[in-house]
Amino acid sequence: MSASASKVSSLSDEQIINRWGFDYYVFKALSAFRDADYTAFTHFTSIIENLVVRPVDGHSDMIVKLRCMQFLSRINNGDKLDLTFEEPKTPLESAVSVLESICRDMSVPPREQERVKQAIIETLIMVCLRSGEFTRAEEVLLRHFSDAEDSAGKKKLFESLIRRRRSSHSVLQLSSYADFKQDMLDFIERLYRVPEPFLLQMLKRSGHPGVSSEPVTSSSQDRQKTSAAAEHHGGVCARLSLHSLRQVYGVLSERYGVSVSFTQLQQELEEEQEQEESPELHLALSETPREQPEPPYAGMTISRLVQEDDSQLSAAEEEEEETQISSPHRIVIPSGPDSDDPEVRTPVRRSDTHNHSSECSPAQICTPARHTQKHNRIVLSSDVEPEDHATSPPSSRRSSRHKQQQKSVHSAGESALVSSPAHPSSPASVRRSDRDTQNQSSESECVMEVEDGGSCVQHSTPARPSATDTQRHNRSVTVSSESEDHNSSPAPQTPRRRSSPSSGGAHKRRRARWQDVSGTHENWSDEESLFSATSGRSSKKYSRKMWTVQESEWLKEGVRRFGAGHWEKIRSSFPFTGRTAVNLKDRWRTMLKLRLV
DNA sequence: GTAGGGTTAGCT
DNA sequence: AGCTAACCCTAC
Repeated sequence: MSASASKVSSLSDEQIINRWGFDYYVFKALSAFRDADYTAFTHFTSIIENLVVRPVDGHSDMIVKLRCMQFLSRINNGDKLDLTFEEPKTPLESAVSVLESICRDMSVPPREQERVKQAIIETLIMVCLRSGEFTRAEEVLLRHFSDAEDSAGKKKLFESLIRRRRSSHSVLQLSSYADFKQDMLDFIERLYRVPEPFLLQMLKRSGHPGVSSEPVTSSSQDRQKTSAAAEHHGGVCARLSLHSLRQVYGVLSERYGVSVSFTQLQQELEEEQEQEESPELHLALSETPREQPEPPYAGMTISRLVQEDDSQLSAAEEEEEETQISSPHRIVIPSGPDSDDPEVRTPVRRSDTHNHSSECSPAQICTPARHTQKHNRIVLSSDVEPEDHATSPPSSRRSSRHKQQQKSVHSAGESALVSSPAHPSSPASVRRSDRDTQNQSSESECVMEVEDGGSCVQHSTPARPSATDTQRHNRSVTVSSESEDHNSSPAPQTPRRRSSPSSGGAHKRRRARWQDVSGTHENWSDEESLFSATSGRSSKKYSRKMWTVQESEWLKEGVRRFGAGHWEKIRSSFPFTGRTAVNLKDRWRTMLKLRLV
């Protein structure tokens, strides 16, 4: 079996199709942005955001695309100073962070990077000035403004405007924010030209009116293109063709008494193909073994990260994990067609199984659909051990835990599903508490595999075949709910156990896992979001950033793949943001201590 | 870049 | 006050 076929076989249909959908919506989002239809852009990013919490075929260019979406989302909301993607930064400050990531990953010329950064900063200052936020404008000016000589004039002007508290000036009227947005889009498009998505290609080929006026041809070039696209997008086309061929061949050979088996025929074709080096045959019958390295994991998904056995687990721990998984407190929700995929094991508290919504606070600020997703992911990651439920805790404890569970819905990486800066006033959007921000946040993720050396890029990326391998993306959301009393009542934690470290190991582990999920710490708000922002800013200068479940899972997966100690490699292989290699190392140490791994 | 001890923030 | 996860510092 070739690496290609191997990869394909390891992917579920959902992963592949989600990938197609992802590519399509990224394409559409960019188109919308280009057309200045920012509402549509926000809708598309919202779809993408929701899509990537599902298993998806993590292709190398996916991170690039996500970064671009991340960047443009921040740009799109950059004139809304009360939004934050990454506290305490303004959207445009976050855009600078994303820009740095993009530049790091995609080898952008330093001058271009500086130009874009400067454009963002200048725009941010102008936005601040127009809004009368002079202090913030000054902060930005001091912290970020270029010291280059050619910027000196502007700097002086801004200083002057700030000093004089002037929110109107001809300079401020010169450039519109819309122009700035388009300038940033140009930058992105120069950097990375998103190829036409596979779904659109297929639609065109189907002759669907309105998609393309181009005639659908069956030229070898066209077929080749389609095959290449299919291969690039998961190899399904080749597989399906082969499968269909087999079936048809089987029927026909029986009917006509052909004694040559399909496999034999295939081998002959391959031999011919080798002799003729026909690319079409290559693609059409690509089950031929190829000397390609097996991708470490082709379709890494969030859920797989959570569920996959950790190869580093000791046998005993594996057994323990096994026990947990098969515990009666877990139910298995088939993930659609590939229900054999162990991705969506969803442990549910027995007392709550009657109704998912019972776990959600009335203050739930997510839409029902999002709610469900969040819920699934939360439990999926929570790893609550059976005895937590079985040992029927005192009612106060139960209540406390219940609260935690409610909180968990708002945190623990459960994604940016909760807010959308495009709808700051919508009920489903994040609202900022009037109190000091003690939001909970979560980091949601799209996990993708980009192996060093590009070994996973077996389906070459047309637009950027040699793209930097370690690209990262991040998505998270800061969640705040007025009805969640985060501030006046500190997040309830599992009641403390005063047991010795040795005897309390299980408790500790349980508690830690629960904490991981439930976001009992108030400072889960410093995380950045992929596309969504929260309104409001934290007044805190610094706060600890608790590790989300997803980050921990990335770490586990990273250690599984690269081994403990390769923190920098792990860091760069997953979309961590705001985490250093040392942070990873420390977290791993903590996880070991808590026997989370 | 990593390991490991020390420090601190944020909690009960 | 005590605990602990996250963070910091420093040697290698």
